[in-house]
Amino acid sequence: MPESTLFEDKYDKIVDLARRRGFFWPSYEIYGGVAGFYDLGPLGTMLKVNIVNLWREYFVLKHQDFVTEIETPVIAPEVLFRASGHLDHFTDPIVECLECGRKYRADHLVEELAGLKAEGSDVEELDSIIRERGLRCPQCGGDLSEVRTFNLLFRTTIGPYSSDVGYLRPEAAQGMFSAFKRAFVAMRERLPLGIAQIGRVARNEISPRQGMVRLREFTIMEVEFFHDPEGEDPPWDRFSGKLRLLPAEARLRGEEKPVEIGVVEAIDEGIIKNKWLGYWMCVSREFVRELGIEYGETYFEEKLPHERAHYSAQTFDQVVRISRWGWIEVSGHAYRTDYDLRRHMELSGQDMTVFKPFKEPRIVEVERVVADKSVLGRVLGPSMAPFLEALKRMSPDEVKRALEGPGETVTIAGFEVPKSAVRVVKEREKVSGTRFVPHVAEPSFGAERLVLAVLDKAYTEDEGRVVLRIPRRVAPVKVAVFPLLEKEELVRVAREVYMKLMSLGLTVVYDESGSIGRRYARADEIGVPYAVTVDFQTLSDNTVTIRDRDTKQQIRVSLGELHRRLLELLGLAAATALSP
RNA sequence: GCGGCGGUCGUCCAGCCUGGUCUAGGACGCCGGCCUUCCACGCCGGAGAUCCCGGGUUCGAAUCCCGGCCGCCGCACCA
Repeated sequence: MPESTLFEDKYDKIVDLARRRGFFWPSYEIYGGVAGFYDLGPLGTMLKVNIVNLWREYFVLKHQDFVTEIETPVIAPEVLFRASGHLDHFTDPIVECLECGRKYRADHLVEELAGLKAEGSDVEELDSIIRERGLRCPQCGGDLSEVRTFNLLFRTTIGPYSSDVGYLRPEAAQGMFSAFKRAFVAMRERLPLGIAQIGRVARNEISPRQGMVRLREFTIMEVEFFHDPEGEDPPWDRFSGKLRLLPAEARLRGEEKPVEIGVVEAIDEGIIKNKWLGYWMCVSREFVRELGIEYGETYFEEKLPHERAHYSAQTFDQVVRISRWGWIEVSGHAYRTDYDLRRHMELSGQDMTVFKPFKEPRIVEVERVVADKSVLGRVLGPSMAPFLEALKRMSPDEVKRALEGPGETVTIAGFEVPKSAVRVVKEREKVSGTRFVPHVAEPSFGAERLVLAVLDKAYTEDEGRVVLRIPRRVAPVKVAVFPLLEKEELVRVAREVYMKLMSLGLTVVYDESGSIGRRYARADEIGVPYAVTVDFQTLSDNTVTIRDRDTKQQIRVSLGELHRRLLELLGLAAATALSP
């Protein structure tokens, strides 16, 4: 029995509310809709903007001493995804039953039916195994089609030539990797360096079905954190503490409950293979908590090797339990090692290494090949250039071996040269550092899933009324302003208050229709944390009431201090600390 | 992609089996009016649906049949 059935299935109610009040709805509805695409409505857009900004606060602003944000295009040339491995790996081999039409992962089918290790085999291998062994559809026994691959990248062309193939990015990461050197120089060549990006990505999912959980296009929030794996420790004084983890080996034992363990301990014990991966998991835990998801409602599940992406040495998914769908992944934490930068070095020919100074310069003895060009020039003439090229590619040991043997001349790399013209010398050299390819730890969030998770956690009912207990910081509308009654003198003051709060930068709604109770209910339903009511007492002493969404408690404050009190209540007071 | 179930005002649902009386009904929500001094009050009125799309059967289709699209569930798939 799935765990999710133990919880009241609020999903339908949330979807209903989302449509009615304008959080989100399926895209292109007038044409029947297209699976995997959702619009965000007025409230959904504001909520998402707030979530995105909170993410930026945690991942960028609180780390702006070493994390910076950039923006790169959604469309990229084919070579980028050849380098990243997505053209080859962001794909699945599929066979189809010609009788019943069922589709199977070809490698899984071969493993299951033939008992062979097939994961990673190419299409031809899988195809021939299926033919040789006469594998058939496990469901109906029908003939199987040829193995083909389905790539989840959306393909397009760049400009008028169909040969200029481009793809919509399935992750923002590759834009950051390909711009690494620029950003690194702009950030004054210091490591560690986090490059953050918030942007749209697209994945051509075969059959997206879980509403806002699985979209073909969504907003991703990622940090590619470039660092030296042997370098300095993360700033544990900023984020640290215990993580709820479900390690892969525990999953293999059949465990389903996460264990709670201090992050530093988890790193020391090798459960988390990279310390920055662990650090950003701590940041993620706090960020998600501020969205209204308590520690006990989220944990990090390590992916098994075959579940991991091709670039990852270790992956944890941060999961959150919501109604209907159970535990859903809201963020992925991948230790990408130096895979991506190395691949981009190979395909672009550009150097992506970073200089790492030693604490003390070292004097080392090195062997170097020295060529006497004045001699060689006379002997080789125009052949000197190719000879020097070939020589450069040889190690000192190889050269030494070539120089052994009798006679005045030797043949090196096919060129006959005088022995005296090539020497291997030992030199003492001062080395102040070394170059290496930075490693990457990547926390990556899907914004729309967070919108859904926030709504799911916030959704409550109180005597048949819906109250969205959205955390104040991310509530789309912060304040509602009402006249107690629709009397001209109350309306006038209430409208003034409304305009004033709006001009001071708060998101505010004004409502005068229906009873005061109905208006509170309408505000509660879209998660407005505070409602300000102008009543008859206001007219005599300039005070109004502030009513709390969650407790229904009211306090009375003067109009003069209303704005400041609201900022305090909303947790935004710090932003105005310097205001008069 | 397969199988099952479904698609009717903004929302939820009735009607469909047994074709006509459906100019498609109700509730909630929305708008207006009256009433109302703090938690969806009451009364009155109004707007709002080419019944998912296309085709077929029929004198006549929301209703029956076929195809498509979309959604949910199961399978499969899923960075």
